Amino acid sequence: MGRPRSHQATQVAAAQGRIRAAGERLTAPRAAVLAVLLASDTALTHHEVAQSLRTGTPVDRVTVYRVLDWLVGLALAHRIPGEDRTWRFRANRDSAHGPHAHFTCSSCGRTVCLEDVAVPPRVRLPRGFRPQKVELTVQGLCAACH
Amino acid sequence: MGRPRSHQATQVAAAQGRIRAAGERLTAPRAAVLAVLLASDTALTHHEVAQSLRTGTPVDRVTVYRVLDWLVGLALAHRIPGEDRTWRFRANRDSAHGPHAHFTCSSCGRTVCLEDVAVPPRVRLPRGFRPQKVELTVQGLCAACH
DNA sequence: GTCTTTGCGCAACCGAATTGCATCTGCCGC
DNA sequence: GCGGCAGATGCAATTCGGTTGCGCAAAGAC
Repeated sequence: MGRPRSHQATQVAAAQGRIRAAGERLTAPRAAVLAVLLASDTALTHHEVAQSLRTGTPVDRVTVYRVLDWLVGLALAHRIPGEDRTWRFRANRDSAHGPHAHFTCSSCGRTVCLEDVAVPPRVRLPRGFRPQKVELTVQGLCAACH
Repeated sequence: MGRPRSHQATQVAAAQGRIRAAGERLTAPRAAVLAVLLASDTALTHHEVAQSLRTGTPVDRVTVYRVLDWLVGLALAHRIPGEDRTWRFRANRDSAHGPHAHFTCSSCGRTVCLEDVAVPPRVRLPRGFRPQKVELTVQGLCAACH
């Protein structure tokens, strides 16, 4: 990582602020999980989040799952379905984050958001079908695995 | 479905032909699984395939998994990641089937291929990233659940 | 400080998918 | 037609991501 080790720690305050701003109860696990997401520039699996938490604020697996779901419900994070049948989570940078695409490296498995890739605005569906959400995922090799 | 009940049976011959054409060993489970996929107009989960096979040619769960993977490897079928963390499988109609989108009904869970929806030809990736596959999934309500 | 509400940790559970291994079977060569 | 063998199948056990139930603990309102 090019960031100082303390990056995650500095995000705790930001995480606390967001949780407070949402009017939700502030707990150590919640702040810690959100801080991990905020500190990461890739989408993280539940496992990776728990791993990051091992030192510092150990949090139970189940709690991590619950907090992640809770964050998604509050729109503080979003969930990305992976090719390997695991969810990945990513903090929403701003409240007005539009639909965007994701890139998954087929070598290292890392998933990043492609903020500047416009999800196709319109798809022609069979008659009677009503769209709700569009998911656009690109698979390939990232710069590191290139 | 508007098709006669025997539709699946009539597909066995087609399935056998495709397997033979691929120069692969022809077995009852392989033909049966492929016939099920060919007879379906929606993408099927492993479970649904095994279910369809219960009458007629009972096939072990594990064999269904293996045959499905094998079909994907031969490009006789393709695999669609679902929102519910289960794979869905669909026979490839013709050998030259391009990239296409998928629609999943969030109510009944049925997944269909949107053959006529062009997957965005180009996405701008960060430098050094190389695309391999683009997955475009639309979620919403199908005509039946509408 | 206390009290109520709500989240947390633990353990047990679930379902999809995978692996190991012994047995069976296409199908190739005769 | 008829072995023989590589490769496919079936069965059981296992892995793994994720979920559920429940008693205890902590947040925050008073």
